Amino acid sequence: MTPDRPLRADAARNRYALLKAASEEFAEHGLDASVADIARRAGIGKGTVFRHFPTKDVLLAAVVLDRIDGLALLARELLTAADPGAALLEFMESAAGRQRQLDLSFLRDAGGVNDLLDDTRSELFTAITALVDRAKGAGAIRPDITGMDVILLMCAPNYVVSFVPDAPSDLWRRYLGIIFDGLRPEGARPLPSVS
Amino acid sequence: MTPDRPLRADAARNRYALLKAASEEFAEHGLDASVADIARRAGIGKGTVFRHFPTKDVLLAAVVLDRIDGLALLARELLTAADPGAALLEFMESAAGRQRQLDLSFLRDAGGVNDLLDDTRSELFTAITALVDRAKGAGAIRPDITGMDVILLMCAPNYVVSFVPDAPSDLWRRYLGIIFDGLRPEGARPLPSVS
DNA sequence: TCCTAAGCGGACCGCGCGGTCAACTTGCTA
DNA sequence: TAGCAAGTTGACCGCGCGGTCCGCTTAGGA
Repeated sequence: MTPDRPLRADAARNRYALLKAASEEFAEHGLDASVADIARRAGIGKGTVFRHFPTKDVLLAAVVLDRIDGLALLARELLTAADPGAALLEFMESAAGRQRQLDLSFLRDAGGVNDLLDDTRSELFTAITALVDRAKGAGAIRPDITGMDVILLMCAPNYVVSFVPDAPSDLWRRYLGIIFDGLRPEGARPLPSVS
Repeated sequence: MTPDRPLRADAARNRYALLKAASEEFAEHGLDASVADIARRAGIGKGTVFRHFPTKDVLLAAVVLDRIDGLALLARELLTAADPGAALLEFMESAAGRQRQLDLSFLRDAGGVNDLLDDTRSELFTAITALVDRAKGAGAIRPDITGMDVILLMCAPNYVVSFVPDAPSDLWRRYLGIIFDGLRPEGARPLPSVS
């Protein structure tokens, strides 16, 4: 699918700097980060950005792909951890922590652009579901929780913290703690059925 | 502070239609809703929008003020409810439900524009804190929860649901259920201290 | 009924955005 | 080391945004 000859040395260097700059700029300014700012941060011209990625959306998808891939790798590693409940918590902590560098809500807007991204997202989903099933089997979390619940809820702490001006950088841990306690079997109430 | 003579009848009508249209448009498109679209929806000219509100930010603040005021009113009413725990849950449910019409994350971006908004936000905070203290007193929620926690967490369900394409309209109830269970005393773990 | 000030509206402005292009530079290969 | 394809660049384009302005309309008191 990509039998292209290898990039020229300078082009590879620029591409790397571009992805790094885009990741930082998206983290700071969200989807509103401008291509011009990204190019300036990477120390390259704006035209070069569009040579590497045909549109801003594709650039975003490439950045998001990196993140999702990293999370999927982590989830697979944690599948062999001794304590399944602790493994799930560690995964959610790591995911939330990484989100501070790149809000995963991008994956909501970056759909359909890149087939590879869709595949990697599926892998992430599979791995998380396995992680959740192990935790359920160990009785660490309530049985009515799904992998999708975990994916969605692990995005919440950073979101709610974004409402607080000058929040301490680890405030998200407080909300992840509360949310994870909501996943535990103790004191769990039946969840409302949805249509 | 506003000893202005009353609005002319047509101006009052337009102002009402404008606020309604702005509320709907902001709900559908977030901060990206354009003033031109809002004006069109209200059936008035763009210039008229700026006659009523000097900037888009002030218009947004007016819309948000309405919402916050309604929530503060509800919170005060629920202070006299028989079951403090159920009252808090009902408040969070109502708040989350209303958010589907207007994402409260706007209050993050609408700060400093309007003194009245800041005052109303304080009133909301006071009322929620009282609601939380009552629930704590009744043993319905764990003692380490604050009013701020509730304000922040009640915004989470709608956010996480926004990741799901074609989500059922009441999916947010599932996540509010999980989160509220995290507030309960049973099975609560000590929360990480934040710096 | 008439006069006037309050209200209205849409053409218009400057800006910054995503994206294009043709002239220029440079890493690689023979 | 010569030549060329690959890569770079920044001026430029069209667009839609928030916001302005002035000629027109109209509510409503005298």
